[in-house]
Amino acid sequence: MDIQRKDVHNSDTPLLCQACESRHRGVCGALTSEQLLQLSKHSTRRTVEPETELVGESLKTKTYSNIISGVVKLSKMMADGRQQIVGLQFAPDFLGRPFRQENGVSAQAATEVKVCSFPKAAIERMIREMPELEHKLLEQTLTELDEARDWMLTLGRKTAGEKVASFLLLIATHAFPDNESDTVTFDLPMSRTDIADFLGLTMETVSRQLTKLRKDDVIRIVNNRHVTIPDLTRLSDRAGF
Amino acid sequence: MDIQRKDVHNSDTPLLCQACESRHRGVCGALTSEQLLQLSKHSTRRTVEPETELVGESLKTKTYSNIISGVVKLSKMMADGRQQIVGLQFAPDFLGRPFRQENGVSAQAATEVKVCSFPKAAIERMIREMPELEHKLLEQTLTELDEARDWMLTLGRKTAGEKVASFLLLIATHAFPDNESDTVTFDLPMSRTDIADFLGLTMETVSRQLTKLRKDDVIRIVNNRHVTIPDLTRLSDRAGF
DNA sequence: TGCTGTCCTTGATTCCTGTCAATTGGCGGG
DNA sequence: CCCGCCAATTGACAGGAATCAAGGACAGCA
Repeated sequence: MDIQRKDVHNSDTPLLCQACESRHRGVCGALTSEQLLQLSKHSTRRTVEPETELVGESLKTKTYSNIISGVVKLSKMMADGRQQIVGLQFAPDFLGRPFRQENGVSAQAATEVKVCSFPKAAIERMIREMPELEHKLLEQTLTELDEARDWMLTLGRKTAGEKVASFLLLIATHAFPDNESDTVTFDLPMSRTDIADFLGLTMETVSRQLTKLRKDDVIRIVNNRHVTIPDLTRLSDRAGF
Repeated sequence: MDIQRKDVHNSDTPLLCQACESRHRGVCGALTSEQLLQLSKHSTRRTVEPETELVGESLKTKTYSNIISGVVKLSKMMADGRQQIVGLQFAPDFLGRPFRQENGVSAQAATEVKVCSFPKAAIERMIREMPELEHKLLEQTLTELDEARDWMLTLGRKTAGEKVASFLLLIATHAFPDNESDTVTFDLPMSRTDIADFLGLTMETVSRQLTKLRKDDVIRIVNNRHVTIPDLTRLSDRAGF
C-alpha cells in the first residue's frame, strides 16, 4: 500500500509532521516534504472531547481535517429531531466535503479525537496541482461509498438482532483491521443512543439485543463499554452473513 | 438542456460521439476530440431491456459504461434472498467501480437503458493521463455519497408513508431536475416490488401508502405507472421535510 | 370471448419494534 | 457514606409494518 519513503529523516519535513502518526497514511501520504512544509504552515493540530462539533451541518466550515486518532460520527437530523448517523470515520480518514460548502452532514467526535486541520483554500489549491492527492481522495470517497451502501442493506433489510451484530462486527474489524485470531476485545466508541441512531433503532431495542447476544454468549460486556467477542464467526452468523 | 457546441462539425470528433446525447455531459465532457477518438475505437453502444444485468455482483465486469438514457438500479442481496436497492443512476452517470474488481453491488436496467461501454483498461489508462477525468469521477462519486447518506436517513428514520413520499420526490426531481412549476408528471421507472426493495419495505406496504397518498389527493396514478403530482410542496411535507 | 399470467390492491392477522415507565448500577460530590 | 445524576436495563403495552391470503385489473393470446 504505502510506499516506503526516504524522507523520514529529511530535514525539510516539518517538525509537526515528522512526529505525526499519519505522516505516511491518508492524504498526507501523497505529499512530498516540500508540499508538507507548505501545508503545515497553515495547519493546526488539536485534541477534542467527545461530542465536539467538527463540521457543522449548515454552518460553513472553513477547514478540512485529517483524523489522527479516535472515531468521528457523521450524522443527519430531521426537522423534528429524529437523527441518523450516516457514517463513522477512523484514522487516517480525511474529514470534509471537497468542492461544496454545505452537504447536510454534521461531524462530531464520538471518542476523544486528535485532528490536524487545514484551511480549505490551501487543500483545494494543492488538489489542483497534485493529481496524486486527488487520486487518494477519490480512493477514500469510493471506499466510503461502498461502506455507505453496505450499511443501506443493513438499515433497510436486517432485523434488530442482525443490525446490532453487524455494528459490533463493524467496530471489531475497524478497530483491528488485520486481526489474526478469532477473539477480539475493544471498547465501544459510543453510547447506546448513538448506536441506536446508527442502526435506525431505539436505545431500548439496542440494549435488549445486546442482552440477548450476551445471554447466548456471543459477546461479553463489562462496564457497558468493554466488549469481548470470543468467536467472530458466530457473531458474523448473527449479523446475517 | 444541451448547449450548442462549435465542434459538432469538427471532423476529429468520432461519428459515434458526434451524435451522442452525452458528448458534453458526464465524464466524456472532460475529454478532447482526440481523446474521444481514441476511446471511441474501443467503445460499444447498445440498448438493453429492463432487468438486464449490466454489472454483476461478483462476476468480474471488464467494462465501464456511460448511461445515455434510462434508469439503472444498483442492488445488494443477502444469502437468504433479501434484497436492497442501494442506488438509482440516471443519464449521464458513469457506471462501474474504478480500481476494484468486486464491490458487491450489481447493476440492472430498471427501464429500457442505452449505454456506451468501454474496456476497463482504456479508461484506467486515461484516468492516469488526465487529471480532469479523475476530477469528474471524484465529483460524481461525492454526489453519489451525498445521495447515499440522504437515503440512509430515509431508510433508518422515516415511516413507511414518508419513505414512499420521499421516493416519489426523488424520481420527480431527477426526472425533471429544473422544473419550474409545482406540478410534475412522469412514469415510475420501476415496479412496486422494486420500490419496496429501495425503501426497505414490502410491496404491500408500498401499495397501501400509495393508495393513501392518492386518497388524500397528494398524487394521481393511472395505469399503475403514470404519476401526476399537483403540488410538490404537499408531497414534500409528506416526505418529512 | 375466454383463458392465463403478471402485477397490483385490499383485507385479516401476527409479531417485531417503539413507546412509556420503573429500576438498576456506576460514579462523583458534598 | 449517602445522595443525586446519568446511562443502561428491564418490563408492560401499543402500534406499525410484515405476513398470509384473496380478489381485481390488464395484456397477450388462442
